Amino acid sequence: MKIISWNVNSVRARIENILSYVKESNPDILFLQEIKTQNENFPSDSFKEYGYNSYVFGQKSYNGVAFLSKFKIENVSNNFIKDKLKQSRIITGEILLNKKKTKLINVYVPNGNPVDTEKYEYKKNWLFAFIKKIKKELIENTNIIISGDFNIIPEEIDVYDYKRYENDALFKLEIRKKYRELINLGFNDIYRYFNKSKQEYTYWDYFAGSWQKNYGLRIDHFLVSNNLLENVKSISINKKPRSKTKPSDHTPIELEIN
DNA sequence: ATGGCTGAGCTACTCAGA
Repeated sequence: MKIISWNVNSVRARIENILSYVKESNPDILFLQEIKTQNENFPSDSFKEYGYNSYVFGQKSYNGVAFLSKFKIENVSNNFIKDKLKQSRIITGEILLNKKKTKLINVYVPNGNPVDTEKYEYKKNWLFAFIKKIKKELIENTNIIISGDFNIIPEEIDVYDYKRYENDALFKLEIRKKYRELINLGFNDIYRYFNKSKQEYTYWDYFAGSWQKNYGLRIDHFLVSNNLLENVKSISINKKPRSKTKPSDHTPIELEIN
């Protein structure tokens, strides 16, 4: 089973890039973030032509998450946590993975900048509520895959110049501690599990030639619960979509799991 | 280097992103 996560920065502005990538990479399930559109304007018909069902939690202009899947995803839900600002940031569902009922959690974590504003408080509160809910979830089901745009740089190795990010909402220690707290509940950052010292990124700014200079961040992650760790075959960051014309500022991360 | 791009909504400009 191939599961891919990608922050596409608008599904409609990016539709041609997404379709050609889907055709090339052939995922079983694709987690999308920042679709930036309401459900009724999501291009479900285009994806249907390529053999995918769409499960959408949209919002006008901002945020929005969705699953594309070759097969049916069960118990799809848009209310994993109570979002105080009612932003569309989490969609969940269930599939059978190696005969185990497995929960899929697709997230778009708030950015949190600037740090001296209510946006940063929102990010902290959001993470607090999310972790609390994951704890609860683990009591019922220990097979969980969380993936998406976490807007968290886990460690110094995960950014081109960590000193520039020390006071940034993506790298502040109290945010990284939240990420560690989540992992310590019983998850693995799969990219780092397979690549102990490799320096790769999933995001590059649009401006100032960040892509050309490889000034990037690793902020898109796959967290797989301990129970499923032995099922994981591979993980890779596919940089090709970021090099195309009219790219998203994020690039996909691809998981192979039995 | 707190914004030098980019997108949405809208049709002039603001808000948001990370």
